[in-house]
Amino acid sequence: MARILITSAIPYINGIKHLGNLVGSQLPADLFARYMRGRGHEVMFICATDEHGTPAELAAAKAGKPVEAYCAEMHEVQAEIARGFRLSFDHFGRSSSQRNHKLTQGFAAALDAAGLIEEVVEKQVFSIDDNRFLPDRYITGTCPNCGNTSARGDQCEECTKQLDPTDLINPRSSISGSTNLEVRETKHLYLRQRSLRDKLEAWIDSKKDWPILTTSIAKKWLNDGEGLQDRGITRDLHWGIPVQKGDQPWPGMEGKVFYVWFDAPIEYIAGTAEWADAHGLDDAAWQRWWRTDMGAEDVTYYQFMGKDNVPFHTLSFPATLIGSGQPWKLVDYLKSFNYLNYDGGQFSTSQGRGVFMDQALSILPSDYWRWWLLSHAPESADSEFTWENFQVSVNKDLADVLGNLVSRVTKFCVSKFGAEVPAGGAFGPQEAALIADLGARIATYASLMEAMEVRKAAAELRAIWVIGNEYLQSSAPWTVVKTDPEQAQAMIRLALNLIRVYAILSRPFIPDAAAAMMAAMGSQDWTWPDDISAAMRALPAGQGFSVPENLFRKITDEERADWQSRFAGTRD
RNA sequence: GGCGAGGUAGCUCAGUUGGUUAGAGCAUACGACUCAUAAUCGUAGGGUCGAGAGUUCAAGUCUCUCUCUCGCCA
Repeated sequence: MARILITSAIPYINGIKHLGNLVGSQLPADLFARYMRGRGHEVMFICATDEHGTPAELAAAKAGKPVEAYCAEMHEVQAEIARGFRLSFDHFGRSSSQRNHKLTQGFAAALDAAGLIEEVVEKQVFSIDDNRFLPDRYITGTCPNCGNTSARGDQCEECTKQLDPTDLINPRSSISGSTNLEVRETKHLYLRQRSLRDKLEAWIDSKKDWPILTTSIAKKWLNDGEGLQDRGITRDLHWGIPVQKGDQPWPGMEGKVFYVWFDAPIEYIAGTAEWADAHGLDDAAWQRWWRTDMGAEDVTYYQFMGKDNVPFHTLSFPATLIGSGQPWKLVDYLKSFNYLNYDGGQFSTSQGRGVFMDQALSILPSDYWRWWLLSHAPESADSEFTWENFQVSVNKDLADVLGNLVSRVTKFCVSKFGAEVPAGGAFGPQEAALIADLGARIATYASLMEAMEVRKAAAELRAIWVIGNEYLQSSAPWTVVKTDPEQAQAMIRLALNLIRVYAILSRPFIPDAAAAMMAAMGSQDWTWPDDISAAMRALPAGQGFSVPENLFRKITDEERADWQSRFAGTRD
C-alpha cells in the first residue's frame, strides 16, 4: 500500500468557478484520488479556497460585507458546490486559516534566516481617498500612446502597450474614481529566487516524466530574458497574513501582509494541518505527509492544475520550500491542463459566458458533467465544450452503452428467472473469452489511470462497457433460454457480476451511478478486481438484486437548444 | 516582434525510439438481433496526415522554409 498526497490548485474566493476551472484541476485530481483509494492506497487529497488579495477585498466591499464574513460565506458556497460535484477532498481548507498564518510566517522566518529575504524600498501609487496603495491594474487613466481614456496602469487594452502607472495621463483610482493620488515610498520583502535558480533548474531537470507542458513553462521562466527574477512577497493591504518573522514582529513591516501567491500554496500544507485539527489529531498526523524527517519520505506527491498555475508550482513554491532549508516534501508529479473553451470562444467570468459550476448542477446531476469533462479533458491541447458534443456523449456513452446494459440485464433476469442471481449452468468458452478480454482491458485501464492519462482512461473504460454489450449480443441469452435455460442462467449470472465489476471500475468517473449499480446488485464489496475470474463469480447464487431506475436519462434536442441560448452570455 | 503549443477522416481526437494497405469514438449507409432507455451488435464508404523542399532503402513520425490557429511575454 502506497501513501499518496494529492493537491488541486486552490480556487480563488470571489465567485463561483466555471467548468473550465473545474476540469483543469479539481476534477482530475478527484478522479485520481478516487482511483487510488479504490486500489487500496492511503490517500490524502487536499484543496482549499484562496482568500487573500485585492480582488477579495473589492468583492466584499461590493457585496457590502466585511471581507472576513464575505470569505466565510463564499467558502461555504464553494464547499457546497464541491460536494455537489462529489469532489472527495479529505479536507477543503481556507488559506485564511490560523494554520496558514503560522506556517506562512514560519516560512518567511526560515527564508530570512537563510539569507534569502531582501528588503526593498519602492515607489507605489497611493490613493488618499481610498486610504490604500493601488495595484497597477487598479489605476485607470488616459493612455499616452493611443489616447484611450480607460487604460489600466499595467497595460492599455486598446493598443496593448505595456504601461507603468506613472505613464498614465490623469490617473484615477479604479476603485473610487478618486484622482487624489500620490506616489509614496513603501518597503517590501523580496524572495531572492535568483540565488536558488540553479537548484531549481537541477530539480526540474530531474523530472524526466513530467508533461512537456509543465517543463517547458518552467524552463521558459528559468531561462527567458534575464532568467528567474526575485519576487516581491509582501503587499500593502489589510486583508492577508500579517508580515511577521515567525511569531515575532518584523520591524518596518507593520501593517503589511504577505502576497497572496506566497501564502496560497503553503495552504496545501496548512490544509492538511486543518484536516488533522478537524479530526482531533496531533501535529504528527499531518507532518507525516509533509516532512520527510517525520514520515513523508515514502509519500508520493501529485499536484493538479491549469497551465496558468504552472510557474508558481514549479518555481515559486519550490523556492519557498527548498529555500527554507527544512525537509519539506516537494511535488513528485505535476499534472497540468490546457484550457477548456466554450462553444467557439473562451469561458468568461466577467461576461457570464459559459457554464458555471452551480448552473451545471442545476441542469443535470454531477455524473453527466464528470463524464463529459473527464473524457474530454484538455490534456494535449485546449479543447472545446459544445452542447451538441455534450448531448451526444452523454446519450451515447452513459445512457445507451452503460445505462441500457444495466437495464437490459436486470430486466431480462427478472422476467425469466426472478430477482435473484440465478444458480444454473456453468461458464463456457464464450464466458471464458469475455473474462480474459476483461482482464487484459482492466490492466490497460489501470495503467492509464496510474499515468493520469485521463482521456485515454475514459476511452478504455467505455470500451470495457462495450464488451459487455458485445458479449450479450453474441451469446444471446434471450434465444438460449428457450432451449437451454440452465445455460442462459449462467450467462445472466455473468452479466450481473459484470455490473458489479463495472461499478467498481467506473466509480472514479461516475461515483453516483456506480453506487446505484453496486446497491442494485445487493453488494457492498468494492474490492478492485485483481483476480477477474473470481470477481466475475463474486455474487452468490440466490442473492437478491433490484432493477435500478434508469441510471442516465437522455438529453433532448429541445433541452440542448434551450441551454445553448441560456448560457451564451454576451458575445464579443 | 520573441517564446511555446497545435494544424491527421464531416465532427472530437489517438498515433510510442521513422518501417507492412494511417487508427478510435461519433455522424452516414447497409445488415443482424429483438432482452433493453427506438437501446445493442456487425460491415462498409470516407483522409494527397496545413503547403513546399530535404535526409533516408523507408517520414504523419527527423531537418529547413512558408502558412494558419491559440496561448504567454515584450
